[in-house]
Formats: sequence, structure tokens, C-alpha cells
Amino acid sequence: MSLPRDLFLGFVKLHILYHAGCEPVYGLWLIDELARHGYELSAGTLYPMLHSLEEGGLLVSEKRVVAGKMRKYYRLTDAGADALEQGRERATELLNEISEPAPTG
Amino acid sequence: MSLPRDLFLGFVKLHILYHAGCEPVYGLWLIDELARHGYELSAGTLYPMLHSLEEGGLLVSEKRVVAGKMRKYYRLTDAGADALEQGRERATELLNEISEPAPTG
DNA sequence: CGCTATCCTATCGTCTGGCGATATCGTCAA
DNA sequence: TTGACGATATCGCCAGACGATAGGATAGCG
Repeated sequence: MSLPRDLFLGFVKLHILYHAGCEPVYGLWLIDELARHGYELSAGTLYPMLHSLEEGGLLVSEKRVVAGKMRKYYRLTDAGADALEQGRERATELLNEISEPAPTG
Repeated sequence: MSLPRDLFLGFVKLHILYHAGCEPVYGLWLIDELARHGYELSAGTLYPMLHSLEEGGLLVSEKRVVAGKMRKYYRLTDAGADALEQGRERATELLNEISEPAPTG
């Protein structure tokens, strides 16, 4: 059985921030990359997500024409790097906690 | 600067599942416990969350009267344990990935 | 006994956001 | 010009996050 999606969306965003920190990324590439990690999102989910991340100051975009196609490349901002770092810490803390054996019952 | 909340809500739910797997938990205790981990959520956020988790079959509840007060205790179901396990894996994978040093720029 | 404080859960109204489906835009090929 | 293709943008609906507030049960006080 699959998990409710809302459990994962934060993870997805963190992934996006990370990739945008490695190199400029664009929509369809992200959809593909995330699918490789098991997160299947449609364009109707990803693009608004990107927009809100940009609006929130975590990403900045820049239009480029590649092979005749317009692409919007997103890069991580300082605030985005900060958010990613906080996400890292939170995720570490979460894993530390939930990885302790839970008594069944 | 604080992160957008939606980055964290999945983490919060995983925390809840974990705690519910350790021992039966109830609303206000969770609010307190989560606050200790830096997640401040109000009752209006937590209770509907609990309800939807139960509706989704990840938790089951049981009413108990403690010190004269009615409390609804939530425990993890098998499906919930499964979800938690998947969350663990995802979180591990996420951390593995985003912990690699990202080339600046 | 009634009053009030306390503890805990439930819900209302609003606004945000996830989603599939669809529209749109720019370029290349013929 | 038309069509195909790579990509982004948006519409419309429904779920859900949120603060605020209500509800309900009991204990303690007088």
C-alpha cells in the first residue's frame, strides 16, 4: 500500500532545493529526476510548487533557450540554502528519533 | 528565517506515527512533544490530522478517561507501521542524497 | 449544590495548495 | 502554413492547514 502523498511533499521540496543547489534545474528535468527517486508528480503539481518556492525567495529563475526550446532554470538562493540546511537538520533529527526500535504494540 | 511549514508537515506526521508506535498517544501530549522537537502546531491543525490518519487506517483510537478527563488515545496500525517504515526509507534516501556537498553555484 | 477553572477534543471559516487536464508558447521540419 | 515536439502555465475542483472558538466532563472551592 502506498503512503498518503502529503507525507512526501516536504521531501520532494527538499529534493528540489538540493538539486537546484547543485546546478540550475528546470521543470521537466525535475519531474524525471524525482520519478527516479520514486516521487511521481505531474506538471500541474510541480510548476506551481516551483513558483511558490520562487515567490518565497528560496529559488530564482532565469529563462534560457536550449535547442530552440525555452526553459526556465531555477537556482538556489541564500535563503534557499538556509532552508535546505534546516531541512537537513530536521531530517537528521527525525531519522535519529524514528530509527530507535519502537516496541510493537 | 523560518522554513515554510509545508516543508515540515510530512515530518510531523512521521513523528506522530512513530510515537503512536511506541505507546498510545493523545492530542495534547503530541502537541507538547512535537513542540519539544521544534514543530509548533495548534489544535486546529493536529486534530484534523489525527482524524485523517485514522481515516486512512494508519492509526486507531480508543477513548479512555484519565483523571476524570476524556482522552482519545491513538495507536499505530499495521498499515501505519508500514507507512512509517516507508517514511524511514524515504527519509534515509533523502538524507543520503542531500547530505552530499553541493557545489556552490 | 452551583461556579468556575482546567483539561481535552471537535469544528467552523478562510485561504492555500495538490492535482489531472488542458491551453499556450516558440522553434524546427516539410 | 501546418503539424509535431519540448516546455511552461493555468483552470477548476477538492483536500487540508490554520487560528479561533465551542463543547463537554470533572475537580475544587465555598
